[in-house]
Amino acid sequence: MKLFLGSAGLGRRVRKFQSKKAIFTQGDPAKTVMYIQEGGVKLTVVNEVGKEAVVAILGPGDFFGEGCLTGLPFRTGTATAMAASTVLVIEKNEMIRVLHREHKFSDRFIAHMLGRNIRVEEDLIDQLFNSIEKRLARTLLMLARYGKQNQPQKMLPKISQETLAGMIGTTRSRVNVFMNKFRKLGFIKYKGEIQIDNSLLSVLLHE
Amino acid sequence: MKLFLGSAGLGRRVRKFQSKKAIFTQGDPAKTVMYIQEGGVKLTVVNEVGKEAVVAILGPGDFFGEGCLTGLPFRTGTATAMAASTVLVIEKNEMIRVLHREHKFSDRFIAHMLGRNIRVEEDLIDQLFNSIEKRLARTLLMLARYGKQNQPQKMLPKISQETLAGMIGTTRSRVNVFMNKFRKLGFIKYKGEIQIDNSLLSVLLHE
DNA sequence: GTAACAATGTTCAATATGGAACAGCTAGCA
DNA sequence: TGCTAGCTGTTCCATATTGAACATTGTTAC
Repeated sequence: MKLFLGSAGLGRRVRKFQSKKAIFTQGDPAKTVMYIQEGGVKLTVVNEVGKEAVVAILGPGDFFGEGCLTGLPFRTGTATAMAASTVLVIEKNEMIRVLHREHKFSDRFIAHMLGRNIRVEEDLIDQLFNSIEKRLARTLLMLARYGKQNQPQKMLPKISQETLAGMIGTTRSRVNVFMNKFRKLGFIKYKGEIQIDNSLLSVLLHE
Repeated sequence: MKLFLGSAGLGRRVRKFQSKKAIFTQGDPAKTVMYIQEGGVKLTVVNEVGKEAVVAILGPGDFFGEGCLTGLPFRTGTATAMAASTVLVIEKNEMIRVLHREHKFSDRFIAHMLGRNIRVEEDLIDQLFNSIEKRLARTLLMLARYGKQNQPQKMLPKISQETLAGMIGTTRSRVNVFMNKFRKLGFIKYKGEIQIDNSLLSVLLHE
């Protein structure tokens, strides 16, 4: 994909961000689509009283900021680098041109949109159905997929309880209680980094 | 759009559904994408214990069932006609072919996916931030947009309290309590059909 | 009209959640 | 070394929510 983007003339504007730096901020003018080459990005939204919700955690190969293609003039959320990250910046007009010209590119973009849609819908369904305890378990298991696969103990990218609270729509103290519960039951371990055991799945199955 | 779909050779398979009939059911094989020409469609998901969540309410010009394009073999939810509806049924392979061949069509589809994504994300953010009372108010206001515009009193498509409960992830009794509260405060009126007054917006602004 | 069914109105106790407060731990830094 | 900031552990209570039960009203088919 990186090669392909290069051949489509999109390889020119590459930007690098240190961990925790803002890539764009809620309310900024929205004129570009981003494509992650390396690293990780967190999309968040802040409400009137300053509470923060985490809408998505993205990795290499994901697009973000694509809302501008609909004519939305401003960013509806904030994008923050979660690790040192390399991001391809594509002007809105250029994006539209390339979507027309290059089948492989538009296929890739449509695939991304379809996948993202399914993912957000799953998050919504999770919210509609499940208790905070189950949502936390599911979120941890989803995040663990970004780590190494096929291992009984999966490592998590460094993520605070505050961020977890933002992802499932609750408070940090609530997250803390369940993290400790999971730990006591042997579903997870943590000292600095978090290890997820597959037995955490059992939380999703009962009741 | 109808004309365009016709000229792309997609006009052939049209199906009509009576109100309340299932268009497809969770677990069915997924081989087609649908396009609504007339009527309205409700997308729902049922969990292990039979509780139902409403993922989307769609109208003319919307696609659904597009999950099959990602290779998903089965329907992840149920689509039900909410009124007498006319639906264009497009085979997965044909869809992919036309997406390649026709710029106008793929533009339209990408626009649909972008819009739907924004919409579902808003729903998710709403869940993450707001109380049931606010979510109900927001949902009613969103639904009212499907009715006539620019009128202080907006009419809602017929929708039961049970469905509203599924949309915001709560119980019918809770929906009922707030519907009565809104009515007492003059924000809505209903006898059979529901009328939404713009004053309902005030619920979203306070606290 | 009326029987049968669906939708709405209302209540209540058990439980889950929010939100705030405060203490302890750890890493980075002057 | 001690200071500071940021994250984690823990407690508490007021409030929101669930889930079930039952009564009432509205709709539909015969």
